[in-house]
Amino acid sequence: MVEAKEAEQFDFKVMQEKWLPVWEEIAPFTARDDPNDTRPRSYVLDMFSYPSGDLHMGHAEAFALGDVVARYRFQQGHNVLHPIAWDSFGLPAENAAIARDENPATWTYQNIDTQAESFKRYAISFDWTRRFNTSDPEYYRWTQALFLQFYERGLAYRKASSVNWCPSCQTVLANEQVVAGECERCGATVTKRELTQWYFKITDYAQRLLDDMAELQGRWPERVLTMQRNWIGRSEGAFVDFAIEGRAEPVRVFTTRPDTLYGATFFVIAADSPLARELVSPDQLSAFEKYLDEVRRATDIERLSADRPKTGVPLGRFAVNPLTGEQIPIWAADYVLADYGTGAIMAVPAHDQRDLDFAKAFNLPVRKVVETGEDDPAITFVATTGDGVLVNSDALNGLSKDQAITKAIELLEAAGRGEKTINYRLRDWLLSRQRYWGAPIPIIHCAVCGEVPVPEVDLPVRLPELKGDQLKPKGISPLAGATEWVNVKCPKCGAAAKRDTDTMDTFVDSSWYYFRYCSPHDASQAFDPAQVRRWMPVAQYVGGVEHAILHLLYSRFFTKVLFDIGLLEFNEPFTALMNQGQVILNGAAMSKSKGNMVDLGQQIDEFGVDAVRLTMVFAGPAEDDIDWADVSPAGSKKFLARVWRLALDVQNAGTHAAAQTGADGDAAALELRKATHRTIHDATSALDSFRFNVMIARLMELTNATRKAIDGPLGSSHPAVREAVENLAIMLSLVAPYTAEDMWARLGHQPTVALAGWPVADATLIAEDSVTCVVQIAGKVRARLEVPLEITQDALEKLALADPAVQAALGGKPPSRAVIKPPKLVNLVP
RNA sequence: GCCCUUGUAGCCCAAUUGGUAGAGGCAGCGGACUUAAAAUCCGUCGAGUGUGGGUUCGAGCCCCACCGAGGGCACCA
Repeated sequence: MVEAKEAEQFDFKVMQEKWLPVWEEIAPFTARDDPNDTRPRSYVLDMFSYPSGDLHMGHAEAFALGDVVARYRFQQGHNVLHPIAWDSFGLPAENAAIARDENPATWTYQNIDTQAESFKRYAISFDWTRRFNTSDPEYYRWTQALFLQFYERGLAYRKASSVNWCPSCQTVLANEQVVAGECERCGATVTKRELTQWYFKITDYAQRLLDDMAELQGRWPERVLTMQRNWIGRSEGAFVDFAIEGRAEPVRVFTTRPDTLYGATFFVIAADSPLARELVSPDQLSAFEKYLDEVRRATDIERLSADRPKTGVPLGRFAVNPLTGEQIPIWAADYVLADYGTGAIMAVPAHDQRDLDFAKAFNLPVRKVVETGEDDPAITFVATTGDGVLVNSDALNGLSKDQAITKAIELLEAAGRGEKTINYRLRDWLLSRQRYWGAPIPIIHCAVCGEVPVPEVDLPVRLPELKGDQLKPKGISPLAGATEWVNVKCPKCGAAAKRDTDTMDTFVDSSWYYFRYCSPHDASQAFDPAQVRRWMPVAQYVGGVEHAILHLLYSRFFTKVLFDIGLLEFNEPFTALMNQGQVILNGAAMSKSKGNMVDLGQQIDEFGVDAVRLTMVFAGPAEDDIDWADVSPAGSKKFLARVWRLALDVQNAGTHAAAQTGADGDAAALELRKATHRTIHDATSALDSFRFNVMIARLMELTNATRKAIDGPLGSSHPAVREAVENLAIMLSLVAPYTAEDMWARLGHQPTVALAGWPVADATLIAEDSVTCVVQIAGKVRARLEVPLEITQDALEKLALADPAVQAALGGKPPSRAVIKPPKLVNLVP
């Protein structure tokens, strides 16, 4: 007998150290741009990383899941583009730089190096040749070039408006970055300021953003589509022009209920709109000013609270109903929003609760024009909004709501006093920021020429080297203090001029990074359209749902603009989207302030990369949150050790007892082979439907079956055992690459198992020749029969009725009804 | 307040889409190994699917109501 070597132990640290350099050497995940490469192309994209520090548990989950998708496609023989880059502009770097008296680049690029090393150790199948950072001048040069393309097409413009201001970040914010009245980033209460700012004209694309969701249906999570739909907020209605006494131009309102025009008893203008100031009569001026002051002081949070009493002030002017000639008083109020519709409304208190609340507060008349059969709103103070018959409405009387809407629009259009229209809740994207660490807006302001784009040859407009206190937020951009940088000659006329001192929202950077991956080193253009055509659109995008109406909406907008420019042949950048959940602890989001952080590095040190990845994937459906208290990385590690020992046994087969032969061994071998191929089949279909946790469960099953076979009749040298273990290694490689690679080597193969090729199940080994048929009496299982797959209905019924247990249950009487579903089920009703 | 999703062993989760409720894991229990413990290995217990109705030969799955959880929207005219 051969002396058994001391048994090798599963040691993830040894494996990590052994295989990482090997993979670095062979770089198996480099995408090939070669147009003659005939493999199918797959672009698998993870939302790129913000370099806030080292990777954390959230990264570990998102990238583990994305990596399963990418590695699966590698195994399927695709030419996979699976890149990574860094979204490296942004506020945290700037704040760190102020605290550390540095330039933000120092902190940023240190963190990027740290994250890159961690990604490598975490064994994500990235193409490392394509990395870049949005804060590199080689990148933001093209961010600026794209901005100028938008500018030239009238899609980037400046306007003065009341904007969201974050007093903590000391900068303006886009609407998308204000969540329930608070800054999306820091949580401070957002206030309003009147400022001139840069915007992207995303509203021009509202309808297309809505329409093109049809092709995302079923491939994007439904809730993301719903959120975008709500955000865009399309509503159909009409513009109605109200003449104003003493003003040449009428004032236009938007309404979804032109049918209720006869019920308009007053008129309301947003208090903070310029129109209110214009229309206020001299004797109401001081009351108006006082009110406007109050409104300005109110935060959005106060404004948004639903049960807040209505406030307002009369302007001492009157508007004229275009259909009736009736004069109605004009009020200023803050329940009408300056930047939705036209900032003015006709108030129909009988059929709109907000108007009714206002009418009640100021004792204004309520006139019912739709008889819905409900109680009179003038008495109940409950507005009626349903369908009914029009009353008190002259030409509309007797019509239904829909008929009246159509008719009212006809009347208005005939009179030249209005028209049918569609209004959107979506506002233009405010893109300028009063901060340093972003892409400078490549515009020069000249007293003579006005806004002048920086000529393409002068791009990039590089950030001047500022640091520490120079970056302190002052309400204007720190760039304004960089005098040498700011003062330039006008590119057009040569006169003294100044650079625009704002930088772009970092969401501009991330709106096109996925194009850059297709030709990351192109020095002559933002991206090479030919390469983009080959790789895009993205086959699978993976990232968090928190970007549902930020990054994802902006990226869709960018793609449509670039399509219109003629650079693309598709309208939607991301064919399919998967939202992973969050990693939480004890039911709550991890946060430093709560002190419930789980440290990724510590988890990896304790359990190994593979066990952490496996835990992430096995915890449940990909889109569900993972409560780290509910899962067991130790259990994952135990499983990995179990699988790994299978390969160890096969490797050491020579020192073990030879496989048994004979009938027992043959039957056991066939059983194991069936289990192997059943697993291949089931794991494949689980993967195809993104049920990664189920795939793992199947691998565990096969692991258990293989262990039994080795310890039982087959031993470790039987070909059926080798087949099982080899397939386990390949399938496991999607989730536990180190363990799988080590197994693969022990089975006598060269690296890398990641490209071994996805196995195909042998159909003949999956097909069962018999199946257990359940016989129910009145729905209760009374017998089980082993029957051939192809059994006929008649034969099955006879067989079932002949069963003694069935006969006993039926008491000898024939069933009144028999439901026969061959081959699996018989249900007899006595 | 409105809309969407969801509820299966103590816990995390499966269930071929209307046909035997259980695949996998965690925890528990028993055993093996150990001087002992940990680790490891083997074995094992475990719910009738949130509640109440309905459709059906048959419901975890479909319909209605209610309860709980999560999410979105919330003065958008």
